[in-house]
Amino acid sequence: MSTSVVYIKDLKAHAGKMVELRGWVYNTRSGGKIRFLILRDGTGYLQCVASASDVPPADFEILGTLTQESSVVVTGTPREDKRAPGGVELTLKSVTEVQHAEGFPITPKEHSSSFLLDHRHLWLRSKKQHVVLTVRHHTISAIRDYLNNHGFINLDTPIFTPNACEGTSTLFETDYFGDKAYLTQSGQLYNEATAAAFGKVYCFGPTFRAEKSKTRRHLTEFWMVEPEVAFMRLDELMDLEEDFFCYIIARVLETCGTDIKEVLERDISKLEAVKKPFPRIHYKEAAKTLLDQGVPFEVGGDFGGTDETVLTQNQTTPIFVHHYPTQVKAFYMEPDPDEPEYCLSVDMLAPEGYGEVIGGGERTANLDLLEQRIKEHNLPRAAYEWYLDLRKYGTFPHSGFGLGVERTVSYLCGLSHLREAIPFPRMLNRLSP
RNA sequence: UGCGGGGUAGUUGAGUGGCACAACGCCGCACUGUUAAUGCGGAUAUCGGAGGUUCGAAUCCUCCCCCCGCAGCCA
Repeated sequence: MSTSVVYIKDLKAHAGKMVELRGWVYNTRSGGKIRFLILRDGTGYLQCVASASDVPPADFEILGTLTQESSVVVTGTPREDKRAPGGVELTLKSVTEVQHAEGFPITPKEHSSSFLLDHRHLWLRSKKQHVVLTVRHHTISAIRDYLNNHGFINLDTPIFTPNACEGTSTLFETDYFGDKAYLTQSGQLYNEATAAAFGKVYCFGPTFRAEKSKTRRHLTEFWMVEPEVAFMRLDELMDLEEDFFCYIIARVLETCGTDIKEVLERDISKLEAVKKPFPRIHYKEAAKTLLDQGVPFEVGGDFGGTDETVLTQNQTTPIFVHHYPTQVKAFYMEPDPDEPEYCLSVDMLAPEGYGEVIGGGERTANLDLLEQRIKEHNLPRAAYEWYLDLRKYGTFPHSGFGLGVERTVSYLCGLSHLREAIPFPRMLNRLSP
C-alpha cells in the first residue's frame, strides 16, 4: 500500500489511512513516554502524537530533540480527536528531520514590532500573519474577479514615469540612462488613455510615494487598483465603488471570516453589517458636522485622520464625502459646473477609524480648462502634451478611482498598522528585509 | 520634518549613584493526553555608541546613532 503525500487542510478526507506530511515544527511537548509535535505545513497546523510503544525508538528519540521551525517529514494515520486543536490529529508512525533549526528567533511569546519587522522573513510563518496575508490574497482575487466580470479590461500602466501625475506628492527619483525618471504614484493619467481606447479599464500594481509620513496609514510602496470608466459620471462612480467594496467584503468573509474572527479576534459583525448604499455627504455638510462637533477644522482644507474618524464614528458602513474644494484636489478633477469652487471628487472613508480607502472622481474633459489648471499648478506643459491629446481627439466625461489594497486589508483584518498587510513593508525607516 | 516616549541576557520588562535582576526562550533531569504543558536544576549581558563628572555610573552631564507613538501629507 502506497503512502499518499497530503496537506494538513485536506487531512480529514484521509482519516484512518497512512499519509505523509512535510512541514516545520511549530512547537513540541513532552510527557515522558508520550510526545506531541505541532506541525505546520503552510496550509494549517496539526498535532502529531507518538507513544513510545508505537514508534521506533530512534524516531521517538528525534521527537525529544526537535526544535521550533526544524523541517520534518512525518508519516502516520489521521483521526478525529476532540482533544486536538483543530479536531484532527495524527498518530505518528515515523518522523524524519530534514534540517535541525537552532535558535529560531520568534517564539510564541511577546515581541516588539520593530523586532518582528527586522525578522519579517520569519514572522510570515506565524499564525496571525498567515491569516492577514491570506486575506490580502483573497482581497486581490476578489478585486480582479469583480472587475473582470463587470467588463473591465486590465491594462497596467508604467512604473517608470517621466513626470508627476498629481504634481504635489513627493516622488522617488531614479536615473534612467542619464535622464530622470520617477516611480509612479498613480496610473491614473495613463488609465484615461486606455479608457478612451477600451471603455472600462483598470490597472493594478505597486505605487510609490516618497512622503516622509510615519503613521499607521502610510507605506512608501503600496498596491493600488485603479479602475477608470469612459462616460461615467460622479453618481455612477459611487454606485460602482460601493458595489465593488461590498463584493470584496463578502468574498473575504466567505473565504476567511472564521480566521479573521478566531485568529485575529476581530469583531466580524462590523464587516457583516456593511451594506450598500453608503451615505453620500457633500463636503460642505461634512465640514459643518466637524464644526458642530467642536473639531478645530479649517473649512476649505482637506480632512486629516482625526477628522475622518469623527465623520465615520457613528456609521456602520463606509461613507462617501464628495465635492471637495477644487483647490485641495488634483489638477485633473472636474469642477462642479454649478459651483466651480467645489469639484466632482469623492473619497470613501471606512469606519472604525480606518479612514480613506478610496479616492477618485470625475476628470476634466474640457481642454481649455485643463490647460489652465496645468498652468495654475505650475506643471511642465510639455510633459502633458499626450494627456491633452485625450481632450483634443474625442474628449469625453469619465471617472475613476483608486483603492488602496493595504488599507482595505488592514480594515478587513482590524489591524492597528498597515505594515502587516503587505509581505515586506517599505516605510520611511525601513527598506529591509 | 515637528512634538512626546524609549534603547539593560536570545526575547519582553524591572532597576535614578554602591554585588546587574525577573519572566519567557535555550540546555539537563523527571513525567503516558499535553494545549503558550508542568516540576526541579543550569548556562546566558561590552546596560545603543563616543566622551565627561565621580572614590564609584545602567543610573548624572554633552554629542551622536537607532526604535516606537502622535501630527502634517495621502491610498
